[in-house]
Amino acid sequence: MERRPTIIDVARTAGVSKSTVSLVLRNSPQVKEETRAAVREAMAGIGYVYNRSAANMRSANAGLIGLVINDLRNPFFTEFATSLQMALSARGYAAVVANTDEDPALQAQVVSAMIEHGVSAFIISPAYGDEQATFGPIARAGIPAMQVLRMVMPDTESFPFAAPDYLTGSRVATEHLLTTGAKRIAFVGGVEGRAVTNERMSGYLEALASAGVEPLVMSGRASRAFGREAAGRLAAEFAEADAALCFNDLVALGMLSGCAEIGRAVGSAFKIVGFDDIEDCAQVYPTLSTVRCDIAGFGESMAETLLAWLEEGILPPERTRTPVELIVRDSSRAGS
Amino acid sequence: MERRPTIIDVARTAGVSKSTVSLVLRNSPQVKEETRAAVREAMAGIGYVYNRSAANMRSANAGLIGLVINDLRNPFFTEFATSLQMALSARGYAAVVANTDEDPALQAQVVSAMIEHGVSAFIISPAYGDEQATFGPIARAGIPAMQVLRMVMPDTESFPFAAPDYLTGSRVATEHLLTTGAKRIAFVGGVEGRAVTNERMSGYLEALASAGVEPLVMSGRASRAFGREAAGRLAAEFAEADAALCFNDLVALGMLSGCAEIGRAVGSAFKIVGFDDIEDCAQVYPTLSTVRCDIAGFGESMAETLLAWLEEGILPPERTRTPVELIVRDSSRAGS
DNA sequence: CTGAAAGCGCTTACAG
DNA sequence: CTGAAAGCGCTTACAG
Repeated sequence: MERRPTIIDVARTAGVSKSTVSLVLRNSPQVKEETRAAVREAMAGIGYVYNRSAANMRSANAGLIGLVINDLRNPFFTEFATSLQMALSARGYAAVVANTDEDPALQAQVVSAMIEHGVSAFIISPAYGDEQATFGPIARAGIPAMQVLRMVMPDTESFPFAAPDYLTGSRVATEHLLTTGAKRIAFVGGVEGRAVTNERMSGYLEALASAGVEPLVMSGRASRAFGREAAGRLAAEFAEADAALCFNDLVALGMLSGCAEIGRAVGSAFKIVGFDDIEDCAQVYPTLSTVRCDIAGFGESMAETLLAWLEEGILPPERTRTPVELIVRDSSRAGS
Repeated sequence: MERRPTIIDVARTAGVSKSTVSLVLRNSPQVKEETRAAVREAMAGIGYVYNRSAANMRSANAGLIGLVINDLRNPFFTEFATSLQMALSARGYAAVVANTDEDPALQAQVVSAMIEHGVSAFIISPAYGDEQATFGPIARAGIPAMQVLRMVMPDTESFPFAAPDYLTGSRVATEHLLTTGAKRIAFVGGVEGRAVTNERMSGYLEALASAGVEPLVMSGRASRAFGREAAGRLAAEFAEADAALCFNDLVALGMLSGCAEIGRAVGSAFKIVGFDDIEDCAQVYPTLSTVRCDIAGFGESMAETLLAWLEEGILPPERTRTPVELIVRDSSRAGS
């Protein structure tokens, strides 16, 4: 618990001035190779560790990125946050992360705390509600911030938005279900009125409209529990439904369990397609067809985009849509 | 993008000295109520935000906690990390979090980065291997650190350890399976030789020894994929097995899928008990019996323990075991 | 109860 | 290529 060594200690042991040590720390090319080696040796010798907070007081970039997520326990968001964090880490940044549990007040609070901690930029998958309380302080502090996965601020000039192309995904999935011979396709799950729900539903509505088929929407929470319950309700109230496009994989996995429970065979008589392609999809029985958003790749690309903004001033496009891909598995196999 | 206001600006607008502003910031009781109000008003007026890095340079506590997790995509660890982070946040701390993907080298790297960032304490669910590279620098920096969920450093005086009481959990679960009439119980999943595996297996071995029954161990990765495959292998190679205690819920859920795939009914002819009680257990069909570790509560209690150490110097016990509870569901119902 | 001064560990011009 | 000085925004004794 000694006082930690500083650049002054390093300078003394290496026999140079502290400015020189600072230059070595920042890999300046203007230090002689020999001197550089001596300094590094001194650092190792006395166990010097760089103090970023101190450095941050003079220059700007603290190397801290704030990662604020509406529902971190949901595997979809976990995957996103984890790949983003790892990509940042590989680039020398650390991530301060917070789960907001869909609570706008909590979100505003953690964002303020992160501003105090001096984060250099934000990636926010926002909760719905009271957007000003969160984005106001960020704007005032002049900190770059991207909204991802959900757009809550229309001002995408200040807060660029990026998300997978949900609309196309749901259209392609619906067309696929029609191709397999499904006559009555339900859209199951997703809280009514939310932007994400609307988007993931709109491709479905488009595809059905083109085919001249009536939609059948069963809104609800994006959870396994809802999916499970929905399987029963759908069978009871809309017996004619022979397929379901689910808001996300959790709902779809829940429906799979629900169908098992009521003895409904999935794949032949009843087809299910999920959304996101979380890991479980390939592991359940029957395996689950889904729309892959490559959320890990999305997280990595967000890290790139943000750092390009931060380091090189390359402003992200106002609205980015990343491609998605339909993955056909046993839950909606054409022949079966 | 203006220069952000400092306490000097606040002092000027409030007509006091900057020391007074500092006292107000730290809620010192020695400032007159009137002055305090004036200062707060000035802060709000000019949009002052506290700069913790600067504060940290003089005093100690940065209010940053490092949270280092071996497998953040695993729902068990996600739940732990999320509840811990939220508890810290509620107490005014921010969490810098990193996933190490079971890579000791990556772990050493992120830990060093966090030390540079000045984290005040660590909670580490460590990867196996090269422990010195991670814990050496922490010890040298004199930063409080707890190892949780897995013990990799025997020196628990320096690095206190805490985890749920796995041994009791697996013993109780095994006794339960014996009670339901199971004659041949397999232990499925868990990488051979690891401390966690040994612990989760030891209660099983104890219970079987007491009952005079032979163990049947099928080691492997702690994943759904392994569980699914194991279901088939178990049926093929050890047809007499009529129950399985799984290393964790992922393996158990995988076995559930695997049993569905090979047409083996779970609950009656074949019983399954998982470990951890992740959310899915209550949602799948049949619902999964499991050993609940209350990992959310565990996360919260770790936050308390760590902050008590940090703020009040209360050293955690060297080794803590938190209670677990058997949750019986349909996958191992006695009567069925 | 409030003010003036020093210092935390760095970086940044500016000299040499 | 290297050194001496000032300053980042706070807190901490120390006076008053």
